[in-house]
Amino acid sequence: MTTDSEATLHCGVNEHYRRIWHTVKLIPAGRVASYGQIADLAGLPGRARMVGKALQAAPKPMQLPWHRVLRSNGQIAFPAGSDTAEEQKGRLQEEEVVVLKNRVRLVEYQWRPDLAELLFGLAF
DNA sequence: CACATGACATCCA
DNA sequence: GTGGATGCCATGT
Repeated sequence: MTTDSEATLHCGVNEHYRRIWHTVKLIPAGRVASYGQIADLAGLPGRARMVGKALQAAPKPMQLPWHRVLRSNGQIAFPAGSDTAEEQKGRLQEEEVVVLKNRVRLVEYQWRPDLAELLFGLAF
């Protein structure tokens, strides 16, 4: 194992995924964040797609609050009516987040972390 | 190596 | 509101 697989392992995706997962864990119950927002907070501006990959690759036992991550317009990223979308809607409603037409009102529910929150969360 | 696909975002018509 | 073009980049064929 010489070249890229090792390099990729060292400085690459795994490290990014770790940071993404960590950031998602910081979203408080009852609030939501967008993929792009998570990417930014994780130090990966412009890489919203990687957030999707990271969540997809996230081991289930990790218990990530993936349901709090939405599109930049507040929509659930899965096709309306799909099992996954329904589960996400259910989990959000458990947290008093209103979901209508597969979508959440970001003006009401989007997470807006203050500085102290970020310092505490990301300092690890 | 080239190409397609995707739990996305932004800009513009 | 819709839809297309572009940027982004890991993964799989």
